[in-house]
Amino acid sequence: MARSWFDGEPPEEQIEICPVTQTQNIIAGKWKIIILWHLSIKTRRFNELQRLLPNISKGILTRQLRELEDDQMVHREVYKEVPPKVEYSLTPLGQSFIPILNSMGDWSKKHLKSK
Amino acid sequence: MARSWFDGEPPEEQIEICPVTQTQNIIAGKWKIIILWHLSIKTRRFNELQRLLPNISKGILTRQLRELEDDQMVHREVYKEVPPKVEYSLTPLGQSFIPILNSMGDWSKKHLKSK
DNA sequence: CTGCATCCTCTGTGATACTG
DNA sequence: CAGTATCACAGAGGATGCAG
Repeated sequence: MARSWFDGEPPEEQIEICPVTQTQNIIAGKWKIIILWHLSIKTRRFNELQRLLPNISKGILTRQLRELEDDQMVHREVYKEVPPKVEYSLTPLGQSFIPILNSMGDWSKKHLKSK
Repeated sequence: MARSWFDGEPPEEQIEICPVTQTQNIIAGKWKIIILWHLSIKTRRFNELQRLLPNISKGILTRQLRELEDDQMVHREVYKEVPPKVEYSLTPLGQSFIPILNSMGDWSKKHLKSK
C-alpha cells in the first residue's frame, strides 16, 4: 500500500488519502454533527430526534442515520413491539468522536460569539 | 410552540444555538478542512494549493478560499508584482482551529484504518 | 500566476403520501 | 411510531474560456 503522507513526515508534496478528509467524509452531511451531538448526550428515539431537529423531514433523518450507521458511528436498536420503538445510540466509534464534538462546540463558543 | 430540545434539560445540555452547528457551517465545504490543513502546515500560494488538491478546479478553489476568508479563517495576502503572487495563510482564528484539525486527523488514523 | 464569469451536472436535501 | 418510496428542486461542485 502507498505510504501515507504523514509517514516519515517531510515532503509535503506527498499526499495520498488525507486522514482529515476521511473524517470530513463522515461528518459531511448537513445534520450529521448535530445528530451525533444529541446522541452523545443520551440514547434517543426516532421521533425524539425529529423533535430535536425542528426542520428535518423523516426521510432525511432516516438517511442521515443510515449513513452514520454505515460508518459505524451510530447503533440502531429495534424493539419488536407495537407500537414500534427504535433507539439510536453511539457506537464505541461514535463515542470516541465525542471529544472532537466537544472541541468544536468549545471552539465555537469561544471564538464565534459575534456571528 | 414546541419545546426546544434544551428546555428544562440538565446544565450540560444548555446550548443557545447549538455551537456545534456553527462550526459545521464553517467547515461544510467539500475542500474546506483539507485546505485549512495544508495552510496549518505553512503559508501557501494559490497554485501550490491547487497542486496539493489534485482534483480541484480553479473556480472551486477560489470559492472555497473566499468563503474561508469571509469566515475569517484564512488571510489573503496579495503581492502587487508581475507575475501576480498571492499567499494564503491562517488567521489567528484559523490557527485556533488547528487543534481540532489535528484531533480529527488523529481520530481518523486511530479508528478508521480499515476504510 | 491568479482569478473571475459562465454554463452544466449531479448530489443532497426537502415535501409528500403511503406502509407495517 | 418508524419508517419507505417518489418526486422536485436548490445549490454545491466541476469544466472551460477569458482577463488583469
